[in-house]
Amino acid sequence: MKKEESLLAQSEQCECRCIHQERVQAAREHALPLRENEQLADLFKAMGDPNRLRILRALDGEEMCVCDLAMFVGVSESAVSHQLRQLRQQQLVTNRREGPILYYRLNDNHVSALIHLALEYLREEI
Amino acid sequence: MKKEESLLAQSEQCECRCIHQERVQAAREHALPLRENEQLADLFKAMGDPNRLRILRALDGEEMCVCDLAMFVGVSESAVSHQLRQLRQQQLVTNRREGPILYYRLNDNHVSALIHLALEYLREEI
DNA sequence: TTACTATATGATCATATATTCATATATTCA
DNA sequence: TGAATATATGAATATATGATCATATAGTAA
Repeated sequence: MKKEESLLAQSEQCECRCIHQERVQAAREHALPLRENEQLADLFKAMGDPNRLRILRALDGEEMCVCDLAMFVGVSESAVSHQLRQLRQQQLVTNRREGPILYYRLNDNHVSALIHLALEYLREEI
Repeated sequence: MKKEESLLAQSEQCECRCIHQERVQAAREHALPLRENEQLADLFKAMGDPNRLRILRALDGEEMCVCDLAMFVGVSESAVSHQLRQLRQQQLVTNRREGPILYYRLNDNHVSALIHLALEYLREEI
């Protein structure tokens, strides 16, 4: 057995005062691969900023350019551009160029669906 | 007109090189109240951390105590407890006490639905 | 009461993040 | 080509966040 394998095996053992070993095991089996879990967290994180969320809502149904969004959100165009980059990286939005102007839109209506589902949850809870 | 009112009115005007005034207006009308937008962002933010997301997934289907979760996630019980507090504040999880042990569970299957929808989105995109 | 266990909380610190400013790139038009 | 506009990007900074450690609280058992 290689050194790395033995370390892994060791970390699988219960060395703490843990109570429900079988539940931990079940959770491990049900868990997402670390990489996918991270991607999912990144997706939620991208939606977890008030200004980015406002941008996403604004783009739900209509294309807007950076300048429009800056005015709507009330921050500089540079700030919007930085936020849009994150949203692009998470593939939440795409853009299309028309001359010098970039029109942004939601990439997919899953985004909209996610927001609506979360909103429904929020309104039910409070 | 009071000073504050005139300032507000002024901020409504377009003083920049903005292009689609009517779209900005439409976005404003479609926008969530600031407070609700913030709550929604907080909800997504709570789900936007890898360890919290792992906790939520682990609790999808089964109750677990803090100690179980600490072992599963691989961080200290204190760290899990801090994370659980955030999840409680967002009403994503609740707990029930059994003697000295607190059993946590998802508060509502909206949470699970949100995760599944996001996962579906992720898998489609990539 | 004291000792013990499970969990929560406050303080601290290192890292991540959002915004701004200055600058760079890309497109259009003269 | 050069000027003007729209957007992007890098650096800097202030704030937010997550983990850890130390300590506090709550429940149980003696």
